[in-house]
Formats: sequence, C-alpha cells, structure tokens
Amino acid sequence: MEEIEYRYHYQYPHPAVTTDCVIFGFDGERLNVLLIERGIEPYKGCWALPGGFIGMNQTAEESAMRELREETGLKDAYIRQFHTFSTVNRDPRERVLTIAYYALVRLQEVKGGDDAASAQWFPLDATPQLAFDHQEILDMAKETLRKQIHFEPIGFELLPEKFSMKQLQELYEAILGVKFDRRNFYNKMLHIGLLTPLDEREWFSNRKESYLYKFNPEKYDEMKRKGFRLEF
Amino acid sequence: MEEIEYRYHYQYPHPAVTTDCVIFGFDGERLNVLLIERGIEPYKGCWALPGGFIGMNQTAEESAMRELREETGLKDAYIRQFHTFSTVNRDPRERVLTIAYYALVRLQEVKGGDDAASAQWFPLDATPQLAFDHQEILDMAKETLRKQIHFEPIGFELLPEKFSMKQLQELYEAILGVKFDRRNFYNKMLHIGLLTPLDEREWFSNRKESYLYKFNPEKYDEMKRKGFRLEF
DNA sequence: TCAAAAGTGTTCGCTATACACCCATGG
DNA sequence: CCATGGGTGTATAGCGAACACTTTTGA
Repeated sequence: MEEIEYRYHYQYPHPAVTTDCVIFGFDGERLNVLLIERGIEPYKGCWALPGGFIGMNQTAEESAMRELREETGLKDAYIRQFHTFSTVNRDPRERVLTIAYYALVRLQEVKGGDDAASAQWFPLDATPQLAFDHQEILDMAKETLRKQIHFEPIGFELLPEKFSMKQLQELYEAILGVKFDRRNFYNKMLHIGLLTPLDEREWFSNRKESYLYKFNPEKYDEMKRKGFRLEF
Repeated sequence: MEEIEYRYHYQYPHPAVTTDCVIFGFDGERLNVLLIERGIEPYKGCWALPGGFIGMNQTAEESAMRELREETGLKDAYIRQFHTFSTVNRDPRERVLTIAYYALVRLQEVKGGDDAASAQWFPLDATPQLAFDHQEILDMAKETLRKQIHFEPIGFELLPEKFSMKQLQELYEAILGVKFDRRNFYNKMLHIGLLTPLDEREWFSNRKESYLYKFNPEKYDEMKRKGFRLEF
C-alpha cells in the first residue's frame, strides 16, 4: 500500500466538496434517472448518482457539467443547482459536502460516455437502493422538478425536437404525477402559444399517425420578459 | 505579526466553505434586509451579509442558524437554503464557497444580537454597495422569495402574530413588486381560508381602526396535504 | 366639512373542466 | 367490422379583475 501524501495545508479545517448530478431522461413513457455502479469503496457495487470532487479552478456548475459529459457524452444540457447537502456523516471517509444538480437530457441523444459501461437508466419508480444519502438527493430533485415546471417549460428539454402532443402530455403527467384530460391538455397547450405546429406527422402507435410540434423559444422568451406562469 | 500555523492537512485541495444569511424583515411598509459592517479586511468597513465559516461538526443549516442568532438574538425562525455560490475568485484570500440561506423574521422581535452594534436594517431598494459577490446573493434571495411565495404562505413569517389586511397586502406587494386592488385582495385572502378574523381592532393610521387577523396554521397544513398553490 | 383610511358587493369575461363524436388504421 | 388511438368543439361553473359607495375620524 502506497504511503498517502498530505500535500495541502490549511489554518482551519476544510470540508471536502463534491458535486452530484441527477440526470433525468424521458423514454416516451416514463421519467428515468441515470445511475452508475460504484467501482470503489465505500458502497462498492452499489448504485449511485454520478458525482465527483470539485476542482479548485472550476465552479460547481462546471464540475457538474463535466460529470454530465462523462456519463452521457453531452457537451451542453439544461442543468440546475437545487440543493447542497451537508449532513455531518453523510460520507464515512471524511466530511464531504455535496452540491447537487439536476440535468434534463434527451434520452435518445445519450450515446453513453467514458463510464458508459457502469451507467444505466432506471425508471423513477423502480430505482435500486442508492449509496450515501443519494436517495434523499434524488427525492429532492424530483420535488424541485415538480415545482420548477410551473415557472419554466422544462418539459421541452426532455423531448426530442419534434414531438407529438401525446408525448408532451405523458411527460407532464410523469413529472407531476397526475392525469390530464387529453382534449383539455391539447387545447391548453396550443392556446398558451409555446408550441409551433408542424405539417409533419409520424406514427407513434401503429393505429394512426399524429401531428408533430416543436417548442417555440422566441415565444417563450417573450413570455418570460412579460412574466408568466404555467398553470396545471 | 504572528506566525500562521497550518494544522489541517489533506491529500487533495479543499475549498473553504461559509454560510451566508440573507435576513429579511418587514417594517410594515417595506421589505428590509439586515447587513453588517465588516470589521476586518478584506472589504473592511464595507456592508455585507452576515456569514461565517461552517464548523466541521455542524450542518450548513446549523451554521446559518447560528449566524441568525448572533445577529438577531432569535433562536428559531423560518430559514431556507437557496443557492451555493462557487465562483472561483469570489474571495480574494482563498477559494471559498458559500452556502446561502434566507431567513424571514419579524422585525419588531429583533432585539439585536452580539454584533448588534455593526448590524443595520436597509430597505431592499436602498442597500449600500456590498462586499464580495453579496449583491448577487441578495438578488437571488429576492428572486427566490418571489417564487417561493406561490407555494408557501411565507408572508406570515414576516408579520406580527396579529395583523391587518392592509399590512398583509403591503407585504405581498413589497415582495412581488406589484399593486393589488384592495377589495379584490381582501376577498381573495378571506376566501382562501388561511386567515382567522379576530374581534379585535387596532389603529394603524390615525383615521380609522382596522380589524386584525391571524394566520391559521391548521388550515395551512390541511391545504398542504391536499396540494395547493397560492395564485397572484 | 373635508380628506384619508377602511369596510363591503356586484358584474363581466375568461379559463378550467367535464364531456361526446368522428375519423383513420390494422387486425 | 371492430378495437384502438387520435383529432376536434361545446356547455357550465367558478374565479379573477374591474369597479363605487358608505362610514369613521382627525384636522
């Protein structure tokens, strides 16, 4: 065993700081989260959120972005800080704080990153037991997502560029945990004006083809300037 | 000059971590924030948010609570974490992350704490130049408060136990930055059911006495269980 | 008696909701 | 021809927004 070298010295005690990343993806039916299988102790073999120690010359957001890129290959994505967890003994090795982010990615764009071998998507209602306090982190990420959806049309980050109204509805239902009337949902979404209807259609079921829509970011920016809320 | 002793050693570099506390108080007319005048470099003599280094055996919330107590004498209050700031050079001394909280207190209950001499309330629209990135922290605290008010009746944390409808309206107007029609505001608040009307009246202006109300926490708990949103 | 604060109710328009029918397709 | 999924419209109720008059009191 190598001798450990303690090269960094401080006048006062400093905690270690990591960032953890809750990566959400939508498979067209359910919300999923990307987990990795830990290769080292503690919790070796256990599933965990992607995370890592923050560098001294990077911001927390850059650190979280790097983890996202490592696990998904995505260079940019919607990513938001939502909480810093600071329970004293949350890591058995030393005092570790973690700054937690959630990311919204398009499942179909994720090729798999450097650590792809050990990364796997899990539906949110079927996650395995998690290492550390990661279940608590995941729970808070879900709750934050639910609240955030009232202020930003985050759903579109999870869908492909072109999507059907049914897909959009199922996504909202998955995030909010409720069921909407199909006709009312169509009317409301179209009336809000964030959607641009396309002429194209596509088969999702094999019964009938459905119209496609795309998100209208110009309209969204305009609404954001004037202040708005999405009601559900 | 004393020799500095570096007693804490780590294998990898660790950032210093502080908590900062945005303490909001309502004076009956405007929202105020409690600032302290820095007694030491850097930014000596500059106004800043109360803050301090996190202890190795306390959570971030405990650290923020301690600062709140030191500045206000309050042993408990509504306090919420809202963001961790991690810009690399935000402190000239060393790499310092800060976990930021906002607290809602009743101005009239604040006696002044240990550091009372250097602490002072400032109306939110008339704050002095702040040390470090504290203006950015304050701005985000305000924004978070505005969003949070849609999910929790946080306004009541800022008011005395018994308050008039006009006071409540002015508080909401101060937080949201809008004006409401007095009659509609009365009707809406009473209809929601979070207020218990009292028989007592009190003079706030010297024209006419107004009825007092108190917040009904039982009703709030009931509504929270069923899921609700405050609309404005 | 005048000005300012506070208390109260009605009307209107919009939007959320509930709800039903038709069409297209594949089996 | 039937089962399934998708597209569309209408009727109702409740809520938000606009709005005016009266009372009280101090100056």
